[in-house]
Amino acid sequence: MYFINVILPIPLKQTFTYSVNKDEAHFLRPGMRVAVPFGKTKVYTAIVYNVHSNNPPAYETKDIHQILDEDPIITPKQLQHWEWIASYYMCTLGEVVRAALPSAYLLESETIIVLNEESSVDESKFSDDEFMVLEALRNQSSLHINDVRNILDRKNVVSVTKALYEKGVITIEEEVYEQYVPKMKRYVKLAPQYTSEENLRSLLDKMNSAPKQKEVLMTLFMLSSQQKKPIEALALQKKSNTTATVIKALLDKNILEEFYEQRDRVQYSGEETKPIKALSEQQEQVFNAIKKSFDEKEITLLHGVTSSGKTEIYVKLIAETLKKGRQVLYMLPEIALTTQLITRLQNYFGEKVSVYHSKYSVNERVEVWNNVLENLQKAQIIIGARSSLFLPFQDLGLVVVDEEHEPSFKQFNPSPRYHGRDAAIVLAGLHGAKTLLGSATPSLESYYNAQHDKYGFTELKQRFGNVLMPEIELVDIKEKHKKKLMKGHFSDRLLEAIQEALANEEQVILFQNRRGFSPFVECTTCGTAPQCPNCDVSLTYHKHKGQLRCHYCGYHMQMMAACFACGSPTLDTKGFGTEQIETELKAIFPEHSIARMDQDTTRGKHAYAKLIEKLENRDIDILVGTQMVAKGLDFRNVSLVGVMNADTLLNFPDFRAHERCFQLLQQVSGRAGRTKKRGTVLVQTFNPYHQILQMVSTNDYGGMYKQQTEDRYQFKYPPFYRTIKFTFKHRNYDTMQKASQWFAKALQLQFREYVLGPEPPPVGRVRNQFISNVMVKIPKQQSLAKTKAVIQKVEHSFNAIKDFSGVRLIIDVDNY
DNA sequence: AGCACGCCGACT
DNA sequence: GTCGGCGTGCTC
Repeated sequence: MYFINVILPIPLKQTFTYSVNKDEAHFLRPGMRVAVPFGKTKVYTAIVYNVHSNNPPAYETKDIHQILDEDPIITPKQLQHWEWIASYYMCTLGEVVRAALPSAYLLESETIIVLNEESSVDESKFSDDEFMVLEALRNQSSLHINDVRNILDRKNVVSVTKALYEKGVITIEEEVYEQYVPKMKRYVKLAPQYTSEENLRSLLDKMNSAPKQKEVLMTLFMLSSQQKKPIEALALQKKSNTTATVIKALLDKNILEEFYEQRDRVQYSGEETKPIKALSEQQEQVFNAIKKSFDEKEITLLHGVTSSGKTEIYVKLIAETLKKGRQVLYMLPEIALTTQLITRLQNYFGEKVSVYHSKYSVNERVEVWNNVLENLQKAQIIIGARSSLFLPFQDLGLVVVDEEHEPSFKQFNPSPRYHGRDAAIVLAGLHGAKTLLGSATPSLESYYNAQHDKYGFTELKQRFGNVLMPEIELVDIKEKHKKKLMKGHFSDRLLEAIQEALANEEQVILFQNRRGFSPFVECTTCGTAPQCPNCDVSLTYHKHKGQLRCHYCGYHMQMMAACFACGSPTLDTKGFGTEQIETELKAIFPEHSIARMDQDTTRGKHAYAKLIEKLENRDIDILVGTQMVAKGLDFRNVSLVGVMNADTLLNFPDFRAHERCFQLLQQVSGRAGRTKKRGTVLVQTFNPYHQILQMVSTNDYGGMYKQQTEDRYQFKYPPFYRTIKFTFKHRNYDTMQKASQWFAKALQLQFREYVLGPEPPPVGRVRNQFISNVMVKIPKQQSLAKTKAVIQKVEHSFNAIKDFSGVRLIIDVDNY
C-alpha cells in the first residue's frame, strides 16, 4: 500500500492523502504535480509533499487521477521556503502554492457536457432552457459549463444540466486542460533523398519549369551556407521574396520537409554586451565596503541618495556572483520595473537576464520558471517584482532588493500577506546567498537593523557626477491665502518658478497625491455631499467624465445638476485632485502642453510607456501626477518639482505616515535636477514648521530616523515591537462588531494591554462590508512561535462559533 | 476556496 | 405550489 500527501492550492491547513500504486510510488517525488479528484466533482492540481505507506485510519483514500510531471518542478528548498512563509505569515501552504506557481501550472478541471448520441429524445418534455442547450449541443457536440451560462444568460445552470443528465440526453465529464502551450516555430529543410549530388542535380534540372520554386531552393542553399541554424519557413519566404503557396508546393512535392521546434517566448535579441562601466572613486569604495561587510554579515543595507549610481554597484556585484556560477535575484517594486532599467542590465549581461512579473503572460512565466529550474544560462539573473522570489532557484548567490523601503513589497490581498524583502532575506539564507538592500530612504526597520549591527551598512552620499541635491523650499500657503497670493491651488512662488522653468525650456513635475477633480461635492445650501451607496466615503468628482466615482468599489454615477436633497443647484467642489490641477494649469498656461499621470490616464496597456516617451521627447512641459511620478522616472530636463499640498501626506492615520511622507517627498524631489543644474523643489503646505517637512527640506534622513524611532519606541511600534493585525468583515454591522469584540477579548486574556481595538478603519464600510481592526503588539523578547500558537488557538475557537461563521477574518503579520 | 445540500420568500 | 436565494458543512 502506497500513499502520497499532497498540497492543494486552497486555504485549508492540512495536506491530503491519496493512494497510489507501486510504480507511481516509485516514480513520484516531492515537488511533482498530480491531478487529484477532490470533493464531489472537482479535479485539482496538487503538489506532492511526500510519499509514504501509512494508511490513514479515519477515512478511505481516493486514487490520484494522473501524474502531471516527469520531474519535480518545485525544489526541496522552495518547499522549505514556502513552509516558512506559511508559518510566519499565518496562512496555509496551499495559499502559498497558489501565489507561487504560474497559473498555467495549477489547472482545475472544467465541466464539459456532451450530447449522448444513443438517447432517444422526447423534446415535448423539455423546458425552454433545456431545449436551448440541446440545440447548442447539436451544433457543437460539447459545451463548457461556462458556455451554458452564456447561452442561458444566467449564473446558476446546475438545475438545467442536471435535468438533461437525468433524461439521459447528455453525459457530464470533467476535463483538465493543459494550459501551457509551447510556442512552436516552423522550419524547413531539404528532403533527405536530395542530399546526394546526383539526385540534387536532376532535381534542379527538372525545376527549370518552375522558376519561382527553384528560386526558393537557391535561397535555401544560400541561407544554409551562411548559418548553421535551421531555416525558418517564414524567413525563407521573406528572403526569397515569395509566397506561402510556393513553399507549400515544394512541401507537397516532398522536395522540402517541414519540422517544428519549440521556441522561447522571452528571448533577448539585443546587441553584444558592453563591458561594465568603471566605477567612480566613491562607488568603488562602497563596492569594497559591501564586499567586506558580506564577509561578516549576510545582509547589507546600502543607503544611497537618488541618482548616486547604485545600479552600477549592483551590476558589479552581480558580475562577481555570476563568475562563481551562481544565480542572482534582483527584486524591485513593480512600478520601478521599467524598460529603462531592464535594458540597462541587458546591455551588460545580455541574454543572461530574465524578467518575471505580473504583466507577463502565463506562458511566459512558465518558460522563465523552467529556465530557472534548469539553471539555464538565460536565467542566471532574474529581475522581478516580489513574486519572483517564488522561482525554483538552484543555487542563488546574491539577492538585491532595490527600493527596499517601498511599501508595495508587502502583499495585502490575497493571502499570503508576505513582505517581499523579508521573504527574500529568508530565501537567501536557505541558499547561503548574500542580500543587499538598497534605498535612498531606507525603511526605519532596515536602518534600525543596520544601526544595531544586524545588517552591514554602507552609504553613497553624493549624486553621481557630483550633481547637487535639489534645493527644497517650503511654501506657507496659509500665509499666501491670507495675503491673497493664491491663484487656484498655486501660490505666487510656485507659479513664478513654473514660469521660469518654462522660459528656460525645462520641464516641470507637479505632485498631488489624489486623483480625480475633487474628493467630494457639497451642496452649499443644505450641506449634503453625495456618498457611495456601498462604502462609507464621499464620491470623488471626475470632471472629464462628468461622473462621481467611488475609489473604493468603483461605483459611479452621472454628476448631478442639482442637489439630491434640496434640489438647489448650488453645488461646490471641496478639496482637489490631479484633474483639477491639470484644469487650472491649462487655464494659466494655455500655450504649454500639460499632461496628467495617474491611475485614470495610465489604464491602457501602453498608456504609461507612451506618457514616459512623450516626456522624454519633451512633448510635455508640465506633468501632473499622483505617487506614480515619484517612482523611477529619470529625466534630465526636469528642473522643478512642485508638491501641491504636503499636508494630506502628514495627516494620514497610520503610524508610518511621517516616515512615508518623508520618503515620498524625498523620492519626488529626486526627480528634479539630475544634470549639472541644481533642481528646485517647492513644497506647498499649511504647516511649514512641521518637523518632518523641515527635515525633508534639509535632507535630514538621520534626524527623521532619530525622531521617528523615538516615537516608535514610545508608542510601541516596529522596529521595537512586532505587530499582527486582524481585520473583521461582515455585511451586518452588529455581527462584525460582536465578532471583533469577542476576538479582542480572547486575545486580551493572554496579551493584556498589548491588544488594541477593535476599532473601525478610516473607511468603516467598503463594498457593503463593515470593517473593524484589532491589533496585537509583540515585544521583542516575547516568543513569536508561542504568540502565534496562542493566536491560532483563539482563531480555532472563533471559527467554531456559529454566529461568526459568516465573518471574514484576515490575519496580517507585520502589517507594514 | 468551491460546491452540494437544505431551508425560506417571489413568481407561474 | 416551484425556483432560486444564500447559510452550513465538507473536502483525502
